[in-house]
Amino acid sequence: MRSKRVTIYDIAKELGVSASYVSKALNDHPVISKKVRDTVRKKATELNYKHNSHAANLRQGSSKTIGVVVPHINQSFFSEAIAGIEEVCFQNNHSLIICQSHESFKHECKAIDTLIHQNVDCILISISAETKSCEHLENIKKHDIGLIQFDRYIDQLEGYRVVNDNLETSYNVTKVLFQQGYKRIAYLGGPDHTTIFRNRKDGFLMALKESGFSIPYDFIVTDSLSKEKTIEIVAELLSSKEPPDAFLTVSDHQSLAILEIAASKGIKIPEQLGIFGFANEAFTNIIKPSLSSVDQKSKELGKRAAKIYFENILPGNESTLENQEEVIKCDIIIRESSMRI
Amino acid sequence: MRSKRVTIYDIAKELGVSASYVSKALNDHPVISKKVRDTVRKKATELNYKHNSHAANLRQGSSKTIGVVVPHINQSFFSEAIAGIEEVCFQNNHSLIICQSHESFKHECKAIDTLIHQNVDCILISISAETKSCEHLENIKKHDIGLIQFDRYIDQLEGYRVVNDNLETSYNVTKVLFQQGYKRIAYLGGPDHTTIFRNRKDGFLMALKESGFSIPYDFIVTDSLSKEKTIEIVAELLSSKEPPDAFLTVSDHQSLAILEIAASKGIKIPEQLGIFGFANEAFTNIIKPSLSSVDQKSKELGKRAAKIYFENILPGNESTLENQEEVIKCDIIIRESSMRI
DNA sequence: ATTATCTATTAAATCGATTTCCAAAAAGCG
DNA sequence: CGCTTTTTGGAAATCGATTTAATAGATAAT
Repeated sequence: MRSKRVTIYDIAKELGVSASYVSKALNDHPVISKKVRDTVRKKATELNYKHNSHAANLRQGSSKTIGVVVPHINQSFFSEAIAGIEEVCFQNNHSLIICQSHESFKHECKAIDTLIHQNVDCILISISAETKSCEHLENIKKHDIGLIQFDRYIDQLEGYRVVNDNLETSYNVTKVLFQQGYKRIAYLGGPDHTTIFRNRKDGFLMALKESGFSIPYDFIVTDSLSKEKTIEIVAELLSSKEPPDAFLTVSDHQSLAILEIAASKGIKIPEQLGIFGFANEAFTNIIKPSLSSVDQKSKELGKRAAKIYFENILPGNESTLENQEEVIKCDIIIRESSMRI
Repeated sequence: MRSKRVTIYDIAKELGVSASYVSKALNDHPVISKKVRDTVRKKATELNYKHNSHAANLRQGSSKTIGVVVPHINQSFFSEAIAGIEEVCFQNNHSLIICQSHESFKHECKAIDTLIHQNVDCILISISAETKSCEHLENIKKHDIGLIQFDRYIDQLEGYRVVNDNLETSYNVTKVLFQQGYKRIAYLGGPDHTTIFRNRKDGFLMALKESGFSIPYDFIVTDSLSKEKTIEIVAELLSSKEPPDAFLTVSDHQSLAILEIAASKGIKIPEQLGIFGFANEAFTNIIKPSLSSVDQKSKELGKRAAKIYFENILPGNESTLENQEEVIKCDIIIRESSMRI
């Protein structure tokens, strides 16, 4: 039933010229006059011709498609980043294939496999929380596919990456908390094997050291990304003899959980307890008290990552960036939850 | 520099067999014995062979890719729907190309053009707020590409669609508000030319008629999707002589704006003013008072839409669904903002 | 007028996997 | 053992656009 497809040969036959001529006309090849080009164009739409990119890509060896792998597309940080990537790809006439790892290493590997088979020209990835090794990423390179890491990355892997100034931001946020008079700050982080979480912890520790204050070991928690874990840990910390007077977290969802616990215990925020989140999720500005957070410029980050492909990797545009790491500065957004002066 | 690609011919040469044999082996063709298949497989990974889907798709005439067009990927309703679509596509070994219309008709047309050129097998679309006509969608069909509308759709366009029971839900929500003793309900809707918004309005009007209550004409507002417009209208309505005692909206963002205005005016919710939203955004459960809303089962909706392609359109699986419209029932979630009894 | 230069146009090769059709070899049968 | 049937394997065509190399024709230069 499916009507057979209209090809450039059909157009060529109708116009009494050769297929190669039609091809050139459709591609704005300089040797073709405008008159001919328009005639061909008109005939093409008339016949409802549809360019077959498989044929073209097979011939040209490129798919004009780039792949993205993120933990979850429905987290605002990632969906914003993807929006940025999409914008740049659209401008450059490339399409996007999006996959989710669901924070699982296995899923991540499968997604990468799919993308390799789909013949993408480049893969942009923000690794899952479980990912510790990078053979699967090395495999991408082996297949001559571009690779750009963004946000969450593995530092032992050479190559392009776009990241936030996590260490500095974490350091600065901690200092902001000290300035507000908080002295016993607890830190709720992510898995230590993920560089950005390690960096954020280091920034915190650096500011802490500089301040001269000391805090108990159990105020430094790694790998508390899930809500359940956070609730458990925070409840315990808050009911201890000398509880923390502030929390610095690596996600707004953690901070939200703290806010809820504090509300249920009648702890006043920010007077008795300061809270600082990360990611500047949409809800941070809506809730009462509003939540201080860090704007990671996710859309900009996505844009920059995509631009690296088009400006430095795309065959024909290769230009070795001396520095393969691009850093995007975060904005620290101070709201009610950390403002007690 | 780019090393030339490994093809089945290379594998064939190494093994001393023919390329067609290798192809069959890699595709689990029944005439190939397991032994041979495994040998070929092993050699393939050894040579770091990478299947070229362009060649395969050119030959087979399918791209195993489906395209999605939504207004914004970073709105939770859509990102959830996409997550559902992605899940089904992944299971069926297809990839996804995602485009945004940014609520603009022009962008939507361009996105569709891109997808047609990319040779997708099917397009899933939720139209932009500006979209009133459907020639651009007809064009998809002309190119023999499957078309499935989801959530926002044009009803004069024949074909598959997956939607919520918007009319019924709106009707039921309105009745819930009446049961709570609200009598002067104002309705803030979306553009009338978009079917789902028209349906929601009709559901509201139906319940209103049934109730026997009457409300002024200016309580029925169409096309108030933007936050600015909502604020303007709500401020005016609330300061009128006989203000509404409840608002029914078509998005949680509208409801949020109302909540903020009410807070600034010292209007008590839900005692003096009831509010009911739509979409069950993540923040509805976080804010105080929590916001009653409608769970549209967005992920399920996305899954169903994608399944229609694989179960009814995919060549080989064609099966004419007698009913081309699939309806997903919403859940009405009653929270503090509408519960005064 | 003759050669050189340029333009307009095309035939044919190419990209890599799939698939049809055919040949050869092996197995089965009387 | 001779014949048929089945299995195993391969040659070659195919998908559709691009691109190289070549040709015919036109124009310019000497």
